Amino acid sequence: MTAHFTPKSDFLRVLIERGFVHQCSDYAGLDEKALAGGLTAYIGFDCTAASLHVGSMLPIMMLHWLQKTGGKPIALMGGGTTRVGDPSGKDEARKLLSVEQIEQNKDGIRQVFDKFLDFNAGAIMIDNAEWLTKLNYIDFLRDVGRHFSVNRMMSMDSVKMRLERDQELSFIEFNYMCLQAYDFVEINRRYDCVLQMGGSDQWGNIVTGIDLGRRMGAPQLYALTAPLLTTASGAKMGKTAAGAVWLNADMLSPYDYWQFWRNTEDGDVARFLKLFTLLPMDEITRLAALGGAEINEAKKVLANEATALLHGRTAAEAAAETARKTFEEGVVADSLPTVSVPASEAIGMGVLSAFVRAELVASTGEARRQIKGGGLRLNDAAVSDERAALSAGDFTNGVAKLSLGKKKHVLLKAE
RNA sequence: GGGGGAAUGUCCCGAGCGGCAAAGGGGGCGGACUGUAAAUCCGCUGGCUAUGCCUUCGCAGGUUCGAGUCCUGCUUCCCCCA
Repeated sequence: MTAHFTPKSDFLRVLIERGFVHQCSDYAGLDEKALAGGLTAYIGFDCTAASLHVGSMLPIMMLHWLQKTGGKPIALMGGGTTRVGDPSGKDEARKLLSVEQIEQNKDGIRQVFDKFLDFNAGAIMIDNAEWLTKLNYIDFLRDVGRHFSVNRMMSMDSVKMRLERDQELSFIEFNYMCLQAYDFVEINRRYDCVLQMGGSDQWGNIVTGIDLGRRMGAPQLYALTAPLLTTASGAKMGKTAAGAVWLNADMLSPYDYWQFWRNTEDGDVARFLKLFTLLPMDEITRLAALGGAEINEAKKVLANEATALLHGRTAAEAAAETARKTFEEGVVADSLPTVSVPASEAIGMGVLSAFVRAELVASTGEARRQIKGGGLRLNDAAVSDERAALSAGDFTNGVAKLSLGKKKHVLLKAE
């Protein structure tokens, strides 16, 4: 798809060579726009949670590169569309979030953008609630609705597939598409933005926006989508034992974030280095060439770089150091995640409740099962008796190390 | 409007003659093997103050010693006819 196109602009060149591009509505046209300088592009983000997760890193990095290559990135918060609720997740009986909740989520998400975009140098963050909530149904239909070609929308893959399979396609879903399309035109009008980027699943929505733009007399608009990210073994990115890999530090510690990248599959290392770090390409090529156990070095670099981007260099180094002590020396690093418990409670506490307290397991029942499977360890010794209790001797300097499996460790601190 | 079908372990799919904490997958977690990888093999995958107790099969009632299973009403979804 991109094989025979040689971009002249830095923007497209970087994105293509680093593997960000899946589809583009018009490579040559967009290349020219980018070359002319000052290219403005936006990506929409949902406000359904208080933090974004790694799945959103890809689009965020695209905006980052846009700014780095001289463009102007816009992060669009779906404050308005979130109020409608994206129906694509189907029967998920999506709960409607309150407006305050959405505002809170926006704040949480903003923290992340601050790290990747320079809002003092042209990057902006906007919220489609600003215009969407003011729409009047009749006016909208007359001014905008008449430009939507249902024929065209019917021919889109997402819609066609639903119809062919006799699957439900609700009216609200159809409208969601229209709102997103309208966003594009509105943002173009307000900010002279001609490019919308997003995941490959957004292709249909983005193209609908381009189409609407043409009909409403907007300048030529462009679409650029990123590939859907899956790991080499086909699983979707971003989910892990403890749930989603959140970007906010208060929802997932920098150490755990570092671990997430450290545990990357071999087959993903090169791809991830290109997508999630800013390392120069020749450096990545060198790292990717490492084979066998040496590839672990590349994984450490990946973890360091990715963590540094999000949580800062200091936090990344601390995480790396903690990991080195824990895994390579088997020493108890005092920077492992820590849970404090009053000393009076800690001494004599049953092992089961201790692991629950440390949030390594969800229930005493699970703790019991893990013990049976040999998965729980106290100070690196397997726990075999579920009725054992913590004694003063288990605490060194007031700290006991609890482990689930080989990778998850928590320090229980008696205070 | 008429007729037919469906809803199951709160991750998903999915079996279930009236005795069910409920088959089987996928996914996830743990163990072995490794390189904190992949592949492979094995175990686990409702809760608890635990030889017992409690809560689960769309919702609400009913029949029964006993109901995911039978009956009635309701909700939601799908299909066919109009």
